[in-house]
Amino acid sequence: MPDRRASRVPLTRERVVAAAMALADEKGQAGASMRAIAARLGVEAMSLYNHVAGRDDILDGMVDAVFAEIELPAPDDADWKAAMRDRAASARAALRRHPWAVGLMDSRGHPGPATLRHHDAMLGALRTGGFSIPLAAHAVSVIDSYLYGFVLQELSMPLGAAGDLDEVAGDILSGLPGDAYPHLTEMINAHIMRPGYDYGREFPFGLALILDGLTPDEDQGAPAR
Amino acid sequence: MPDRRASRVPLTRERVVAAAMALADEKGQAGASMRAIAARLGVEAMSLYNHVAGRDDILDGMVDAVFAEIELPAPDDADWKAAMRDRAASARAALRRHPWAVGLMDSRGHPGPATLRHHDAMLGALRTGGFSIPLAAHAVSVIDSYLYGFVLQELSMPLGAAGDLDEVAGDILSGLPGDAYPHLTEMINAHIMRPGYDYGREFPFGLALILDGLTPDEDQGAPAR
DNA sequence: TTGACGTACTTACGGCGTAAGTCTAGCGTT
DNA sequence: AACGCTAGACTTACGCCGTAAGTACGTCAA
Repeated sequence: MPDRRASRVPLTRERVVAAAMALADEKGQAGASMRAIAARLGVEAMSLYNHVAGRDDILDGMVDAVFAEIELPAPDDADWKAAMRDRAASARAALRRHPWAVGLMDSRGHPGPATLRHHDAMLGALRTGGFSIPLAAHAVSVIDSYLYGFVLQELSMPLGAAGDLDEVAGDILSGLPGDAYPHLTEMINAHIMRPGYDYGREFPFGLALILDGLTPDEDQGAPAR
Repeated sequence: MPDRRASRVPLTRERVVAAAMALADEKGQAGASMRAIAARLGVEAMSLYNHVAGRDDILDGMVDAVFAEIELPAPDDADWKAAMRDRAASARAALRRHPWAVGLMDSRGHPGPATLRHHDAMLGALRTGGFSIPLAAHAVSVIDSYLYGFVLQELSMPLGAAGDLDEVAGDILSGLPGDAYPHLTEMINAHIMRPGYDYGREFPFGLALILDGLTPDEDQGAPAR
């Protein structure tokens, strides 16, 4: 008979973090309790502590693993805008794949190696594109703020487009005297409840607006070519 | 003698939510447990359930209360940019005053009346400023994404500027071969660790960039004046 | 006076993170 | 071969958590 769980493979911090991520993806962050993570690995809760400092350490690892999933901007891409666009799309996809990640990002002050590598690559791409140090700092701040904030809003929406929005719309339109919230009502009726509406399509608009507002302030790629 | 707690004032949903907010401000969101909230009101935990559906209901109320603290953009302000700037500053202040709010915004699908009023006022200010419905939708999306994302990043930073950043900088510069993260190192040394650096100052830059990228696409204030 | 209702109460359950201590299989040394 | 050490998984227990269920009591209407 095989042993009850393939405990041939050794428990490691990586395996613990991976199990926690899978669990969080399936049942939400709260579903990834120490006991549940351990059970998924065929082990008891306290055994995790031999490889991990505690729950917070696992959470840190999860956030870093999400950063590791994001495609880095190519450091020698002559077209910095395209690099920023691709990287933003990849980051948004990763954050949607792991919806708990955005909520974990505050409260977590210990960036892991993948996080650091990621930010280094961002700065590298911008510097190569001709951004001075202060302007690169500005650029990273705007771009990432927009990215995180957009995903945050996107995730706080219900699903697809209609469905639950109907419900909210109903709450808004009903019961109240005349219409409180006239502009909101107008927006919902004339725009959001339209058949093809999808909030996700707003993403490229805002990103393009931001990227078009940024202009390199140094010669293009000093050492490049 | 006075009764042990001024239980003269009746318990209400509002008082419960207010107590929860005060507690969360002081000890973090996790510190605002049902038992702790009740204790602060001189009452037992289960008594809260006579006024509130459960913990989630309290959380919903807290988020709505934060929106209520944000100054609404004046609906007849001829200068829509100024209105957006003022409102963004007020919102950022509120979100910093209640650092748990951003983290609560995802996962919370039931907007309260203050939240609805807030969004209605935003749309109203933009419509008056000459934005069409679709463009107003775009504008709200970019502006609020930037706002929430910025605060999220701001809060995930340690405190002031130096202090804990030193520690992270140490982690980056030490131990590793040569310099991994060369651009990050450069950024830290040449920019972030400079005496007067304060991440919060990045906020106006990004906001101005976004606002300057938005242009009304209709006649100014159709009914106004 | 009596009943109903609203409100606060006590008790209890299962689950949480983790401190503390125990058991055992495998290893390096003698 | 025998020993002792150690790493890693284990059991137990503590004080929290949110909340289901049931109880006690003060107020007000009939």
